[in-house]
Amino acid sequence: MTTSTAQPKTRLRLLEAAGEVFAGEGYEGATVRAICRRAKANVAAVNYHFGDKEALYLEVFQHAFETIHERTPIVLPEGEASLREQLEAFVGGFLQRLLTAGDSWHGRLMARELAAPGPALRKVTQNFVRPHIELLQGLIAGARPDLQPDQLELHALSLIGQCVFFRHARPILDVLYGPERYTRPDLTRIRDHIVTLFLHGLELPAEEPL
Amino acid sequence: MTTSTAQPKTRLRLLEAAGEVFAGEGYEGATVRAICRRAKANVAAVNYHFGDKEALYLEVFQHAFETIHERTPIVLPEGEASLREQLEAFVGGFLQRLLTAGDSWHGRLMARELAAPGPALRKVTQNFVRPHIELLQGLIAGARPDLQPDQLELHALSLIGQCVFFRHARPILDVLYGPERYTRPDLTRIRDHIVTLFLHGLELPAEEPL
DNA sequence: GAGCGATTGAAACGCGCGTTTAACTCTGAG
DNA sequence: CTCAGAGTTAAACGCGCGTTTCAATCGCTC
Repeated sequence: MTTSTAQPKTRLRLLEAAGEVFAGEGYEGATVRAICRRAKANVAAVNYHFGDKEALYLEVFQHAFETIHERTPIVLPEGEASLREQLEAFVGGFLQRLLTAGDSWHGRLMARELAAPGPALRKVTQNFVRPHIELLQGLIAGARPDLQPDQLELHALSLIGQCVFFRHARPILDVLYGPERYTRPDLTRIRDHIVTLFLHGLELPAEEPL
Repeated sequence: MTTSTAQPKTRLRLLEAAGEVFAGEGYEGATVRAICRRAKANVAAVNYHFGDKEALYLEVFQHAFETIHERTPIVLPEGEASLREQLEAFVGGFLQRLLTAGDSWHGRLMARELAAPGPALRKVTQNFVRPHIELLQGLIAGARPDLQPDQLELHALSLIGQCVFFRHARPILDVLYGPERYTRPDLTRIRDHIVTLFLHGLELPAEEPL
């Protein structure tokens, strides 16, 4: 076969190094030389293994998705769970992805691509964003089948927006409150706040009276 | 005086051109040559008027703040207004800033700086973000003086987060729903949704029964 | 161990970058 | 008119970029 079966280490090292550097410096700011230095590979390695810088960039995203999906999968509780429990699982998992992603390069890279949409944005949206939104819309529709699609969407976007904020606005939160506030230890507090707010907003026809 | 009083046009043209190019290409991606071409100025103009590329970048932010603040000031209704009216004014004004900013380069530049924090981030936060948050916290505290500072903060951040989302996630919304959905025409719809959700979340001790 | 792709290595290529230089033009004061 | 100073210009500088080249080396089959 044309593509080699055995994966030499260099390719993987390049992907990891490139993720780090792209996330830190941006596509333009990152240099092939810096990537190769970090990967302990020759400058020519990028062009040999990936063709050119941009192809490497795209492959880095593919690699990032796979890593995130297998590291922090989002699983909803089995059948009998209440809406609150399901939402807590969803929001908790989502926040976990977002806040954890801040530590590794994956999240920072996504954030960059969102602010500066490039050829990778489509892949990010389809692979990372759409599944979350559809899962959530399904949850809401289950509890409020009467809602118009428009309102369903707005509710879903509101909740997603609140979650994403804590990752997107990280640098600002750093400046405003310091680097400790609103990090992983606060996850359940943030989660409960968002879920409660959301449930109030849904105006459910009186669920379990607690 | 050392600084000249009369402002020749070139400086201003450079600022506007630089804003456009920095917003479009990012700090690294933007080139002094492209900026000068757009400003119909010589390559040396940047170094003559601003010293170097980075100094220009910082001055562009200063220029952007002034423009935004004078173009779309946020004004709350006078004394007698209900909380809902005040929130509508705030959220409406904020959204207007965010969505309008999408058309000109100002908003895109801010978004970039948030995703890739550089030396300008501090200025952005102090000049653009903090005033909004403090104004909002004041509003909430007026209606719910019993809230802990922590919860006050969470409520404020939730609301800000929802607003910011519609600008931050613009590229994604484009991919998901097309470039028309959730733009300026939808402003009041989005505003009302956010405000209603928020008021429900506040659990006010029964306001005016509508 | 000979032969042969796959992979790596050091050096170089051309290019475009930010910046600098020095000559030129304009403008207003004396 | 003179001339000093602010502003502009074309040309060049050195540098680091992405990429290419080609020889050296590896890892394997026979």
